[in-house]
Amino acid sequence: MSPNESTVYVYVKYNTVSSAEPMCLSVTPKYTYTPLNQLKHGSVVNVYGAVKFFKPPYQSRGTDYCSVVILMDQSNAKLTCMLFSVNLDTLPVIYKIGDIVRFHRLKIQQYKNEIQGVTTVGFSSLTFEGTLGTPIIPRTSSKIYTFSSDDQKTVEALRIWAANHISSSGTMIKLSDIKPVQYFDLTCQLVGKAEVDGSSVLLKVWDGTKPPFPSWKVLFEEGTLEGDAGHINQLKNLTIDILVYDNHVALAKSLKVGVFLRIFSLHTKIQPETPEKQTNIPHLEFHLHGGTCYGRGIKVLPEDNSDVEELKRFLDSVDLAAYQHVKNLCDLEIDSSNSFSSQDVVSPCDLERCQQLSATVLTDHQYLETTPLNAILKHDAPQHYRIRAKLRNYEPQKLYQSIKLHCPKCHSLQEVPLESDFESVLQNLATECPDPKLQNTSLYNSEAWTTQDQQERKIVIHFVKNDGILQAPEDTLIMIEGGIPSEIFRLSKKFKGVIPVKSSQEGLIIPDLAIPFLIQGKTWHYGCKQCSKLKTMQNLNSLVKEASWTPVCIAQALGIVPLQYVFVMIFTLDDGTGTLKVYLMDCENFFQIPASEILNSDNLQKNMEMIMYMLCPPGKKIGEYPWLECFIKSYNVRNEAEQEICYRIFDTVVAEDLI
DNA sequence: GTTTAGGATTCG
Repeated sequence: MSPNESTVYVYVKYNTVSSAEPMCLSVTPKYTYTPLNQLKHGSVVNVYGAVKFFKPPYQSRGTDYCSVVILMDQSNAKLTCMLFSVNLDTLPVIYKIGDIVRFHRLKIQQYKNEIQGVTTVGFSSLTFEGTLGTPIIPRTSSKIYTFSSDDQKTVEALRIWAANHISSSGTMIKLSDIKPVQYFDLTCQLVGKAEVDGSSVLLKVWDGTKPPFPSWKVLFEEGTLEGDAGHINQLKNLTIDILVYDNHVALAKSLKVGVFLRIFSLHTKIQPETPEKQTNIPHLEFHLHGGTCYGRGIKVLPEDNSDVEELKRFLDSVDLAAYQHVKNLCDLEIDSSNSFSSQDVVSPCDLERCQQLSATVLTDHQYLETTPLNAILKHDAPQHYRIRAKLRNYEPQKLYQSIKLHCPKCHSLQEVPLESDFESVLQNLATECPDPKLQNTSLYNSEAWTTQDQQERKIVIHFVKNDGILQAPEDTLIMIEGGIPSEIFRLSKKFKGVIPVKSSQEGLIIPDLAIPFLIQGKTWHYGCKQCSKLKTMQNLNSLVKEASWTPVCIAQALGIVPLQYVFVMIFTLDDGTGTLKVYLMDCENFFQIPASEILNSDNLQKNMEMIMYMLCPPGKKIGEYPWLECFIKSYNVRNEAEQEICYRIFDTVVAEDLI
C-alpha cells in the first residue's frame, strides 16, 4: 500500500450491537485536519482539539441548543467554537475538560478581532475521553463516520499533550474535600429529587464521601420527594442538598433518580447563622445558580464513563452502617458540657481526623517532645514548648476585629483605620491647590483637570514613567492629588498602584500617614507615624530602573516604615491537664490567609470563619474538638506592679486539609 | 441557511 493510501474503517452503527461489524473499504482518506494556529477566516475546516473549556449544551434564546467549546492543540493556539443545533444529539458529548474532540465542517469566522469556529451545514463531531489509557471509543450521534489508524494516533497524541498542558484537577473535587466557599465540578449519583417551588428544584446527591462541614437541609412539601425513601434515609448523612435554579430547572426535573451526574460550577457558600433556630452553627449551602457562566450546568454521565465506573466501585465499598448513626451536627442541641470524656458516636471522618492527630501542624521543631499545659504553668519564662491541646475559646469572636496594624520597628499595634476616617482627610486635601510647577517631570507625566461639579475640585494624576517611558496601565504606578476615595479605589483596579500625594514647597509629598500611602489592588498600605521619616516623591527615582513597585520598595524609597496587617487573637487552650491563654499574632502563615486582604474579601472572611468553626466547633463537646499541635514561646511582660508571663504561638499552621 | 452566543460565577 502506498503512503498516500490507507485502510479506512467505516463503522456503521446499527440498532442492534451484535450486528455492528466494521466494513473494510480501501479508499483514499478525504479528511484533512487543520492545526488550530493555521485557521483562515471564511474557510470551512476539519479540526482536532483538546477541550480547554466548555459549556454543556443548553437551550439558547433562539431556536437551537447551544454549546460553547474552547479547543487547544499542540500548536498552543486556542479556538472558541460556537456550536448550535436544533437537535441536542448532534452537539459534541463532552463530559470533562481535557476530552478530545474531532469536528467536521466547522466554519471559521471573525468576531471581535479573533477567529472563532461555528457549526455549519453537515457539522458532525466525535468526542473521546481525554484520560490516558482509557479505550479510544468515539461518542457521536453520527450513524456513519470514518476512523482511521491516523485518527487513532491523533487522539493518542492529543491525549498526551492535553495531560501535560490542560489541567482540570482544580475543579474536580470529592465532597470530603470541599471548602466553605468555592465553585467546583461534582461527579455524583442522584438519590432524591423534589420541586421546591416554580423556580428551583432540589437534588439530593452523594459521592460516597462525607463533607467535612455540616450542610443545609432544604425544606420541601411532604410527598414531593422523588426517590426511594428508605434509601434516602439510609444515606442521609452522606447526601447533600443542591438547589438548582432557572434555566437548569427543566433539565433537573427530567433527571431520573439513580443516574450519575456531573454538576458543573456548583457553588458552596456558608450560611453563618440561622436565627430562627437556636443554634448558631454555620453550615454549607449548595447552589447551582442560573445562567451558563463558567460552564454552569448539569450533564448525565453514561454508566460506561470511566469516572462513573470508578464512582460506582467506590459507592459499593462504602460502609453505610458506619454512617447510619452519626449525629447530624445541625440537629444537635447546644451542649454546654465541658467534660473531656466523651462517649458520643464519632463518624468515620471524625475518626480519621483524630488519627491524623492534629488540625494544626508544626512547620519546625518536630523533634521537641510535647509538654502538658500544667507543667508549662509551673515554669519560668522565657521557654519554648511543643503542646497538644484543644481550642476551648478564642477572642475576638467577631473575626474582623482581630485584624490590626503592627509596626515591625516600634512594635506598636493599632486599629485599621476606617474608610470614613480617611475620607475626611482626603476631603480636606481636595481643597488644596496642586502646584503646576510640580507637574510633568522626568519622573512622571501629569494630567490635570477640574471637576464639573459645584466643588470644582482640582485633580492631578501623575503617571510614573519607567526610565522615561510610560508603561501599560497595569504596570504603572500613579500619584494622585485631589482624589476622593471612590476615585482612588477605581484607579487602583486599573493601575499597578496609587499613591495619594499633595504639592508642597519641597515637591510632591505624602500628605498624612492617617491615610494609606499606597493602594494596591485590594490592599491599603499604611505607614507608622512614629517611625517613618517622610521623603519627597522624587525619591521614587531610585526605583524607576527596576520598576520594582512593591510596597516594601516604595515605602523604603519614601522613608516610610510600613505597617503589617496581622491577625491578633487570644486562644484559650486546654489539654485536660490545664488551660493556657496564648496569643496568636500572624500575617498570613497560620490561617494561610493574608491578613492584608481579608478585610476586603467576603470569601476570605467566610473561609476564616469556617476554619475557626472547625477548630472550635460550637455545639460540640470538647471531647469532639480536634487537637491542635502548637509551638509556643513564653516571655515576661512587666506591668506597673508585677511581672506576668505571656505565651505566643509560632511556627504553627492550620492543616492543609482544613483550608 | 436567520437567530441563538460570543467563557470569565452568586437573588435564591
